[in-house]
Amino acid sequence: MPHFISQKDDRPYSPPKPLYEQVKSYVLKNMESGEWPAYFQLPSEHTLVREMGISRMTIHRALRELTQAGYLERIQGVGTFVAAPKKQRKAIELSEIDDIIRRRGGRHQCDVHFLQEEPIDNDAAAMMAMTSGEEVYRSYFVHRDNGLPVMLEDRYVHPKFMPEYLESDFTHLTADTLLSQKFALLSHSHVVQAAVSNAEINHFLELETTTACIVINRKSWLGDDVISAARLVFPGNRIQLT
Amino acid sequence: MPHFISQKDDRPYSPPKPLYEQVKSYVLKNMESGEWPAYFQLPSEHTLVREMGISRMTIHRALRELTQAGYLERIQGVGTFVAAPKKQRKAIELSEIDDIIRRRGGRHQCDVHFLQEEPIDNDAAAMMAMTSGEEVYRSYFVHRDNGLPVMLEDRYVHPKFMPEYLESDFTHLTADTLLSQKFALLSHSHVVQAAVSNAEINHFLELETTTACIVINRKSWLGDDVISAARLVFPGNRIQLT
DNA sequence: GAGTGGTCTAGACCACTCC
DNA sequence: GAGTGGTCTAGACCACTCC
Repeated sequence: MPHFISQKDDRPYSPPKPLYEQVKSYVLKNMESGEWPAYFQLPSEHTLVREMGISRMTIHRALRELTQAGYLERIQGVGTFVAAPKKQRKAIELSEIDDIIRRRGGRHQCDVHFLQEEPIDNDAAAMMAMTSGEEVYRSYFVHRDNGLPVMLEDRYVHPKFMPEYLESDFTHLTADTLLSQKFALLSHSHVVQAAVSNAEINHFLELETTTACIVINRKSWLGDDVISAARLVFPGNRIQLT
Repeated sequence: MPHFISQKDDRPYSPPKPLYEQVKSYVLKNMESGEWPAYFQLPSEHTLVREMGISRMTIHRALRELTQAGYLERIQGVGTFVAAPKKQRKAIELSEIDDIIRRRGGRHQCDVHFLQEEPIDNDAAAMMAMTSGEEVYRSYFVHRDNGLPVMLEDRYVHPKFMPEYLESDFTHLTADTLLSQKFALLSHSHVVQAAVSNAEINHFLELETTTACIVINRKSWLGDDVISAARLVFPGNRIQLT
């Protein structure tokens, strides 16, 4: 049992780690050393209170934070256990297109092919949770890296949530950035596919021949409302997502 | 000011959300509505205690959890503020292939085409931080969803870190899962591209014609060491990544 | 009924900032 | 010195599990 430094005993010069952090370290150390393997049942809060001389709220906070971080599992009425080795999900981070281009040392530029109000068609209505024929804002951009087209952005925006969309300046601000600034709590869902380019894509991305492209369908949500849906097309031979 | 349901008043039949969750919802609602915009200074804990009739520890827990989640920023001695709109990175979560297939209701199966020790070539040596000609473990798998090939997995594994690789059973456990189980702290980096299939891919994925594919190059790191590198090829017309 | 974790309170002391 | 957030305590009541 290690020695726990009480806050009161200590000199002001070197502030000790808070007690709950010390408890967390103690638990993690036991897990790392193999002393407490996966599925091991930890001592109860009451036992730790007694053994460590720390109040239950503090013990509880430490165990709660380790649980939130995925290290422990707690079952009310049963106990606290070392979490099973987790099958972690591997995330691919997607940056904004302008950030990707600038990070590569390129110059970002955005051509606005159109930006208008139009009646929504069936497919887009389903994506946007709107009814077919309803008016929707639609934009069609081509993003360039030092002049070379690297992404086509075909976007629908719900007029109710973003009435000012058509008046925005997209040469200095991407639509994604604009949306994120307006809605701090925006979340996104993605579907990634591969497809070969068709005549439309070849035209706007200035491709000479049929090319394999990454197609990302991104929906932007505010709670249960779909604020915007975009189809992003990247020519596979011109850009890599990292 | 909304009405906060005290735990004691309530009937046992419909347990109310805990008070700290109600405080979190209240804060988030004010943020969503624009009432509390970015950089807005929230009422102090003491004020919230008075106005809501909730104890400081409970208020504090709610604000702490929102801070940990990135919604608020707190400065000791100064106050609590709505966090600046973050230029958030949009993550695509990649599940393991067997999880993707099972989630779709399919049956996962893995064909082992080869699993051997071989001298590493130049390109792979660069990826694995090894020297050309050194012995490396290499595996070549095709994953199937109800019999249909949906992913080709061409993988190199560093023998020093995983000497038991060649003896493992890959019909019930993916290589990724095996690695994650052995190395709990494994991290990954990804490069995503699109490419059209070549003769090799057409053969192993049983594609009739040239097809657009998603190609993910995944490196698995333990600290600064590359444990494994894999090329994952998904036929774009058979699978979507979500 | 004994033991577990989940929540909440009222009060305390503290470090820090701003004036 | 007044106000802020950070931590900690001792005690309470509760829901839940297991026997």
